[in-house]
Amino acid sequence: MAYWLYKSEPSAWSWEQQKAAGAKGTEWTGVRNYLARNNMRAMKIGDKGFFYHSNEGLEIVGIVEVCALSHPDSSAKGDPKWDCVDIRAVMDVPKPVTLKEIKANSKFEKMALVTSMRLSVQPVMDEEYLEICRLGGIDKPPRSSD
DNA sequence: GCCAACGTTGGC
DNA sequence: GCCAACGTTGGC
Repeated sequence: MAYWLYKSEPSAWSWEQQKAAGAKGTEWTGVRNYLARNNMRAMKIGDKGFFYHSNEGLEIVGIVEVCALSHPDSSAKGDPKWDCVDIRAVMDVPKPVTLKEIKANSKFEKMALVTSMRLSVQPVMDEEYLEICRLGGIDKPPRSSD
């Protein structure tokens, strides 16, 4: 069971656009960082994750899930170094959880969002996932492949 | 818009 | 293989 967090600048690709992409989902292209890529390679179908708005908003706005395993990133022009998964929107976070709240909460002091500020695709611990869902007003958090 | 953090590149 | 220079990310 694993959870993840995906960062996106809303001016480049927003949660609204992700939702509009529907159940088919979209390729999470453009990641050019080895750690982030390795995280995507480790993902399984149905793994849940947060959709985070960087630069503007600075908050977790939605929950997504992996709907295709990692495959060559079509935006990488055949460069075999870069892979990505497909993700699709699962649900809104009714009360978006802000970076400020996360930083102010000692439960999240080890969270990658705090410790590895610049990593664009990062792992989320089970406890962190559940706590953020609670803060976000989600009664029954969708779980990764049970 | 600034700048700190940090990943990547390239000269040696 | 080291490390300085450079580029990018992303919070503020």
